[in-house]
Amino acid sequence: MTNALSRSDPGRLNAALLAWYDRQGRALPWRVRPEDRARGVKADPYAVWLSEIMLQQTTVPHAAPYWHAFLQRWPTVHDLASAPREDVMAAWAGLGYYARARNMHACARVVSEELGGEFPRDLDALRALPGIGDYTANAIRAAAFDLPASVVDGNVERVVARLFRIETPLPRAKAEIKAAAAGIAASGARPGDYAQAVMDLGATVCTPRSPACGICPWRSACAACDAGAQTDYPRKERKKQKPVRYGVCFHLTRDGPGGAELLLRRRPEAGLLGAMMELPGTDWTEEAPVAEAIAASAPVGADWQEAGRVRHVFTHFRLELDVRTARLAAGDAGPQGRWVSVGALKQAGLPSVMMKAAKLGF
DNA sequence: TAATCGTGGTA
DNA sequence: TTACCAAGATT
Repeated sequence: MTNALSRSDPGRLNAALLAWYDRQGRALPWRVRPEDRARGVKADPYAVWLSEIMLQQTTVPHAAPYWHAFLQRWPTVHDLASAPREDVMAAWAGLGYYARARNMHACARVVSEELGGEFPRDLDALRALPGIGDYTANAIRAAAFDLPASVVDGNVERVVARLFRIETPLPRAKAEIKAAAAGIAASGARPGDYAQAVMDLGATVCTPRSPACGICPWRSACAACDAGAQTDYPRKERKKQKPVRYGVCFHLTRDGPGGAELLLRRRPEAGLLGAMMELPGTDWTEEAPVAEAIAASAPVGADWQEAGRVRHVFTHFRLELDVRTARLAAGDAGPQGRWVSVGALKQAGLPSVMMKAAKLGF
């Protein structure tokens, strides 16, 4: 039991990690732990799928409230499938990567209408569904069905790159890492628990900046730790620095029957913030828009006042968004459009950048 | 293969 | 402030 592990012995690595998971693994809202299973609790594939979609590139604390809210509002895949898409998008607002929400809704409709509400167990059948790629298909197989799978997320990439001290930088090393990860995953029983365990190890012990190697169940097998170079792995290519884009948006309010209202519009279907609500405004360009372009983008001719500037960071550029505000005179209905009660702005489903702009206008 | 696609937390 | 990071998928 105290014998040193070897990274060329996948069976013992697998067993050691499972033993660690039984003691130290996290309890997460969507997770069925071994002791839960012993009490007869079974995973709900719909709830598992929902969690995996929300957790793509997203932290547990950020995703968790959304997961609870979605399950409460739409308890089954049929409920979600029959919900209006604008309701789903609004409920997703603030989580980011909005293509996930569009794909999630499309996936729910396929599962509800074509698959009788049952998620597939087959890897290729899962991967064929919208929003489900290689990682998520394996994660659903493992967490929902306890079927053989190899999950490789950012956590696992880090753990495996350190264990084998892989010199190839990401993302080129993905194939090599996947192969190594699959070898260990396939070398034991309890595939569902193993998948959770290897991700937990990366999330709580083998962390990016300050790994807790002293308590790691794989310490005695880890090549990077032997070299005292844990945080040098995984190797990564340098990232490009983000360009800046500039834009102007318009915060127009009027007096409605139930109080003040704000003018919004829906963004185009695809692309950045696709299908989400926004304040009307100019395009976001590398050069600040000129006066003519700004005037042409205003929803109405008015005495626009400068309300301030929103700075927001997207995945591949930074945005500096000037907010201009105006209030229509009493009795002036203003332009056609989606007027939203200011008192219910949170339910309007604004993405974070637009919520910042909306607040700045008051 | 490389770009695109959010957000909030942390060092 | 800047840079990095978090249960990736799609085109």
